[in-house]
Amino acid sequence: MPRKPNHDRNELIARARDLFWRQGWAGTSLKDLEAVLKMKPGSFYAAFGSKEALFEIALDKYAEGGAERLAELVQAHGPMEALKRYPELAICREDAPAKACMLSKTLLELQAHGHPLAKRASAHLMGMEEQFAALFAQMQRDGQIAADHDPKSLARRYQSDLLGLRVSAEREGIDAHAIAREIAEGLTRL
Amino acid sequence: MPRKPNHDRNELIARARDLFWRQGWAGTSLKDLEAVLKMKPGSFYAAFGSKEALFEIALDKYAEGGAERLAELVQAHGPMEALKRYPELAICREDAPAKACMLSKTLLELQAHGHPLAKRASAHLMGMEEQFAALFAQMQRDGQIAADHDPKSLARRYQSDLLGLRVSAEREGIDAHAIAREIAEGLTRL
DNA sequence: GGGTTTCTTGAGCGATCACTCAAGTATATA
DNA sequence: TATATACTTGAGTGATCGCTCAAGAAACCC
Repeated sequence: MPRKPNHDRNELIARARDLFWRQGWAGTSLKDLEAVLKMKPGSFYAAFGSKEALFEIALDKYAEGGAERLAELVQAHGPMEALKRYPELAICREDAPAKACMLSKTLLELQAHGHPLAKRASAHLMGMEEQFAALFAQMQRDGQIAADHDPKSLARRYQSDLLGLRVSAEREGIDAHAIAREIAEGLTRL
Repeated sequence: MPRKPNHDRNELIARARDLFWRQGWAGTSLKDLEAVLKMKPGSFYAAFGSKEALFEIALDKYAEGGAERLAELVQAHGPMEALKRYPELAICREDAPAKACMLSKTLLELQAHGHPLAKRASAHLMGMEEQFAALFAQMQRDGQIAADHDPKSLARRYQSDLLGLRVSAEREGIDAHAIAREIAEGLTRL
């Protein structure tokens, strides 16, 4: 009896994610979304409920994608090499909507108003950090880095370096790849 | 013949800067500004011309303040100790509108739309970086750090670390002071 | 005090915001 | 083919956006 939707929901969410990632929360109007998703208001609200609901889904998809890419890197090259390559990977994609991290952009934009989306972004950042910490811990068990470090502290610093790199990459006239190389090189000194 | 303004312009700009710093460009409405500055729309536009014009003035004041604070630190403790103390100083003030840097927040929020204020924030960041580079160069001349570094590269990395630190400081549950200490400690290894 | 000049006031402007809903259209089953 | 069940459409909602401007109040000169 029912009628199929015209669009692939997954593809719609990916496009919304890229738009939100690039333009932020307030910088993205419903008109923008309607244009990119090729949906009229009625379809949009039937499919996603609200701008906020879609942003939340997009944010989750963003975080999930980042975690997956890191996991693949670990699978292919092991923890140390993965963490060394990850910074460059985060800023090299020319077709990416932005160099900066969507989680930090969301946090910075919405934190002051106590917006739920800021809390969600913060939680995702914490999730990433735990992923990093697990890798540092594993590297210690493998004897790749000195045992007298706190994995959580290493992860915290790595995350901070990564966020700084990706803000720097957003600037014009900055050789962010050089910074990425320095971060990677710093890991060898542990 | 004239009548004096009721308010101190400098104080008004400082209050506007703090509000913009905390809430960002789109997050700050004219209603918010009217409330904080205790001005009606007419007075506001007579005094500043537009929301954008005031943001620009506020941004300049922010950058100027940061440069002054660094200069004072250098005056009091010399370049090395100044750069060591600056990260902690940037995130320790409990009464500050935000931990994160207003320049990077502005850049991240407005860059995608090619907004003039993003370019201005970017220019200020570059100015800061040159200030850092000058200090690293001086430290080399003084023999405090090895001569085989490029001062501009050191400044670029220091700036990146600083931006990352200040994004991290915005997060809840993160000991940013620990990161600040690590950044300062890193300087001793040059 | 009268006259001039500047500052302050606040109702209200058009534009845009996120969002709604009744009507129309397409696809399924019976 | 008839009917039921989505999905799509787009004009239109009230609220809020940044901003204007005519009128009134206050401070200066003479």
